[in-house]
Amino acid sequence: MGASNLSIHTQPQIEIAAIAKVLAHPARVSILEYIARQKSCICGDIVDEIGLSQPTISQHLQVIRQAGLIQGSYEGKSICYCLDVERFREFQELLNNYFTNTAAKCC
Amino acid sequence: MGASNLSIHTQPQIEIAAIAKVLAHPARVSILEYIARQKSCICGDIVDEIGLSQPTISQHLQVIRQAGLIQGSYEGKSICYCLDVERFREFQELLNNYFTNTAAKCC
DNA sequence: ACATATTATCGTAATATTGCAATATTATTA
DNA sequence: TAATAATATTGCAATATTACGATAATATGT
Repeated sequence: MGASNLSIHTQPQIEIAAIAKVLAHPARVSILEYIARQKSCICGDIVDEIGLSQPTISQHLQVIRQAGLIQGSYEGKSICYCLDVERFREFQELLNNYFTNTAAKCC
Repeated sequence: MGASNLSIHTQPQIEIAAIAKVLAHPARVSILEYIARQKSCICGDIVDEIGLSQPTISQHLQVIRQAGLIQGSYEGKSICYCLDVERFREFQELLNNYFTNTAAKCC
């Protein structure tokens, strides 16, 4: 098949995996860092910065956006993307809790 | 192409993505939880627990093992997998630092 | 050493991800 | 409203991931 059978996993496990997946590509790690560093920035800049084509960056941005980590709004003729710090911290906390709770149960 | 061009990303970015990738599937999230919970356990048990075939579990275990998160040794006729807590904590810290440092630079 | 139980590997199929060129869409501004 | 600049979407190709049946490899215990 190849399709993962999600029904056999718990909701928290699926959520952790979904969060991890957003960070599971260097380009997205890089994009998030860049957006945070610039406070806010436009997509064209990201293309110059990361070294991937505009459609590819746009695709990665969509993954990040759908995860709720960034929000975009028009600023002049460009779209200004900004990190949703609250959601970002939520990701951090959920992952951190997973690690802590899992390790706590171990030997 | 489809192949990701790693040369355009920094080593830390690649490392974060690699770490996240291990957790980017519910089965691996689940397996890690289970191994930690059982202190140590055998693969057959995992197959019963997760609900995937033995080869599939073995494949996921390989990903986790290659990341250094678990170590296996024969115990009777089974292999006893154990969480490498130190490495696990290292993963936690690296991800945590990524989040903290990134958010710190933001608005 | 041999039989056994357990785990790893191989082969294969289906799906997902990644990447870019070409094109469409969108909001702004004249 | 039309032209413009910027981003999103589409279409397609290549690679990666996931899954499982069949088989090979491994260590144990007799």
